[in-house]
Amino acid sequence: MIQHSVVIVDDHTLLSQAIQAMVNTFDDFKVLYTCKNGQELVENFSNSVNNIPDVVLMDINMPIMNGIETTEWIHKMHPKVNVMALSVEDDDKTVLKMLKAGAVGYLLKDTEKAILEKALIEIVENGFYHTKSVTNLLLKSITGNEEEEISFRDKEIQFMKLACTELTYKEIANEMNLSPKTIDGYRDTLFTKLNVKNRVGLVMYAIKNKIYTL
Amino acid sequence: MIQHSVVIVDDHTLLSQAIQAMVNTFDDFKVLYTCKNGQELVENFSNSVNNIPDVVLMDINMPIMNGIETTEWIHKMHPKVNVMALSVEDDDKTVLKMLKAGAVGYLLKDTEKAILEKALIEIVENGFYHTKSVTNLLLKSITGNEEEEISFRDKEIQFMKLACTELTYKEIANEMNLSPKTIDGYRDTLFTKLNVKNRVGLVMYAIKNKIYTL
DNA sequence: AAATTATAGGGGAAAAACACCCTTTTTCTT
DNA sequence: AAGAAAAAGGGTGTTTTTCCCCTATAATTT
Repeated sequence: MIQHSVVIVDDHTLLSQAIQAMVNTFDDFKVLYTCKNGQELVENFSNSVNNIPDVVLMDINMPIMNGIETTEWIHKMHPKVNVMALSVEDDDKTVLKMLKAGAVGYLLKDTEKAILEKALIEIVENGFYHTKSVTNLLLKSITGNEEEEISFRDKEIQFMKLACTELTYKEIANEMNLSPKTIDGYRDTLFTKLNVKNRVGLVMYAIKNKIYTL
Repeated sequence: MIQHSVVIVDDHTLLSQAIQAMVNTFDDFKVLYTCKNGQELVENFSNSVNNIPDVVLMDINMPIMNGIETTEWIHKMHPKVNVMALSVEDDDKTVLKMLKAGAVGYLLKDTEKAILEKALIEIVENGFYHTKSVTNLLLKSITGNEEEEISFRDKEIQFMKLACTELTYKEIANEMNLSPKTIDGYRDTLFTKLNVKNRVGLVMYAIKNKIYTL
């Protein structure tokens, strides 16, 4: 029986080693090696054709060269290699970005061992594996209402950052050299745009979307 | 040879299973079971004495009952159980909090398999394992710059978490089954204690100190 | 047993935040 | 150049938040 080769890319050594141990318990799969980031993978791929696996298990958050960039590179340079994303994040945008970059599967780290094996098998057999939620997301994304993609004006961004401080709106107005009434307007439009009810909601949005960094 | 039992607590199933597989390859250790959060661990511990392991490998960021709370519980209720933190974070405050909660070791997920085994062995033999960086941190923390160390009551913590949502104080009072006036009191004492001027300041404190996790 | 302290709750007023609806000026689009 | 849309500012009224000072138990200390 021919085993399919797997490469794991994750900056957390312990995790990649642990997943390696797990994958090695699957009959049909064998881990070739692990990488700490995309750059390492590129080097390995370039060094020898023997380093090119059938499947890559790819974390998204990595220093130096992240999962999305790396997946794009693989997709362009080695289109036969199947990339499966393995992430803790499941926000729609990230998932879509990975799929757009060429990933043929997307698994949350919060899944069962058996699912991982099933996914690997399906990927080598059919060329893709997608959970129901990812399939739904894909459907949603083609049926028009894809990315609402909220965009902000500079002033709005600036305001949001200041709204994350202990300043009152009056003080924010002063800081931005605008009338408090204008600030009032920014707040109102942002509340509607972001569908939040009060300043705390705004603050949470700003933090979650890294508009305000702690 | 007697194997030492290990319990793994991590909300990411795949990771806990992978680490389980890895730990099971260590001669002297055997994974008893895994938990998705602190609450699950408490239930397991309470169900049977056979569920109480020698060592707990504990992730810090978990929903429902996080690593610090859980470690405190274990330390109080089952002081013989050694807790080792296994985290991606390495900011000083978090590490110190875990150690203060009773953890006898702190490993970053970015470590080698061999180190994990070594750490486990040292923990069962000596009762603790600390990397150089953690030891240095401990030294730093005793030599002087003693932090203010603000303590909170359970209700205050609960209130702070709710204050990070879009609920009004009235709704929070309702949620906590207390009079709005009592909530008023909590807010006032917290404002003084934390030296903040308004709810946004409170929210920021809660987030920075990981009382509220995004 | 007396004193202290933590906890739960209250009254009332001022400040801030929020909602809604409106006007003028600028800027972009066609 | 006309129309649309965005940006800045305004009026008014309601709700929420914030502040300060006060009472009554219950639990702890001393």
